Amino acid sequence: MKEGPDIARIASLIGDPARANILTALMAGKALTASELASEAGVTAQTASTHLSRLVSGGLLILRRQGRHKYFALASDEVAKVLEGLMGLAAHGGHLRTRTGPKDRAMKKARVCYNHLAGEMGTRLFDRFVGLGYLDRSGNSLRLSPLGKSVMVDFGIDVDGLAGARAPLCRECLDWSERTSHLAGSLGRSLFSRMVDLGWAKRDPAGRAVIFSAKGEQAFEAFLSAKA
Amino acid sequence: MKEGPDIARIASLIGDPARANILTALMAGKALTASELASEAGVTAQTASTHLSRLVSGGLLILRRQGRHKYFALASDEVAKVLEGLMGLAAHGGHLRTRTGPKDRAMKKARVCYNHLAGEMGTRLFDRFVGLGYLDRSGNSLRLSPLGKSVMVDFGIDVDGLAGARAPLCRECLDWSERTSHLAGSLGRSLFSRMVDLGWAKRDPAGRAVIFSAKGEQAFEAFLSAKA
DNA sequence: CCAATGCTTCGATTAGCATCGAACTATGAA
DNA sequence: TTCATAGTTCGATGCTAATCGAAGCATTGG
Repeated sequence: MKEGPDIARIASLIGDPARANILTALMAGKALTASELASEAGVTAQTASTHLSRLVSGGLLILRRQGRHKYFALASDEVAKVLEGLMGLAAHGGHLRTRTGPKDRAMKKARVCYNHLAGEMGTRLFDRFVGLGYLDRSGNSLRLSPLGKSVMVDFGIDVDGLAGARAPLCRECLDWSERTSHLAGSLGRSLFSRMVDLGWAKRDPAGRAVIFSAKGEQAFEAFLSAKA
Repeated sequence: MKEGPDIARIASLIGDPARANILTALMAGKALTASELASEAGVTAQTASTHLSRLVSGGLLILRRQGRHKYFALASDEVAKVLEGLMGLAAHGGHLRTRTGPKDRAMKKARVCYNHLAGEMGTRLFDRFVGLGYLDRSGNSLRLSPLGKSVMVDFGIDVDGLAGARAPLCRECLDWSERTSHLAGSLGRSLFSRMVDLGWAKRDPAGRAVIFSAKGEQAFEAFLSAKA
């Protein structure tokens, strides 16, 4: 009778309303921070913290540390499948959450991640920088090449000043909506703030979305289509 | 955080150990009575009664009255699938239980599930019995073929005596560690107890592991390698 | 260095619920 | 009818875990 895997342990993990809300919020596939999940779940940060650590140690979530943030995501497709199955069982009178409003589309295209550029445009910039040889991604480290440095200087960034600071110059930041990396670090921040200074884009004051002007987007594209 | 399907309600239903045991017992596909389920779950009849009524009103179980008995079964295949998914998550993610000590390896290889053989050897026996035509798995039912019956009789099992009893002769039981079925039912029990009588194996008095002797394992292999 | 932000740990409180003994109802058999 | 078996309801008990306030770390920015 006490045979088999401990499904009660897993099920009771999912069975708490706050944790169920957290898991449901993560069904969208994006990773969210602890604070975001706390507000999704409708509990305080302390409570969410204990829930999240339980979910991680229970194998339902995985954790990515990124600076002073912690990003949580579902651990695997199997987890998502089980949750989907549970939703099916539970859908007697309930309806599925609806997502992907117009705001989400803007967020997906371009948004700030702390103070650097993320979303489609952020990841394209990163990929292109690597392809053009501006960034050198050998081994685990990410470094700015001499070519990349001269391009950045031409763009109006004080690379030497940044390099003197303690903070790392270049860092990869996993972009969860695109499932690939974008550029973080002090260079990433400077790059974005330079774009804002140039009038290419501005931040949505209400959220994390970044709105490029038409001219700004053209300039951005031209910047990326420089020949190697 | 708003309203979605109430997966927490369903999950917390499964999340109680006693109810999880009940559901697991019903995974075999057979309907069981309230008393049987009480003993499967390891709780008293009163406790089981409240659990069962919750499971029914939660939509996980269906109820069939038959005389003064109440037979319970899983409400649908979807329920079974969710349970199976949970078993998968629990088996892979439950790092506390999945430490592979020497004892766990023994458990994985051979153990008792109630009173029949489970684990690698149990599932191999089941598969081989089906392959040799001893068991007929057409449709949902599992039956002992005439050939299988004569082999069982030769092995020293009173098949007719078992068939007269109330308990089902053959039953499939999903083996969580192997993800396939092994043989349960009164035949499964008799088969295992006969192996013990023959000195092939004995139960670990401290746990559920089954320890085969060297000769016993040889005999077991010879038994399975009979030609069809 | 200091301030701000994101997250965690601690302690105390609270609420829910699983559990069982005992008494009760219902069905079937002699 | 009377007895036996199957299952339920009730009340009391005790344990677990969710929750939040407050304080403590850790990282980042200036």
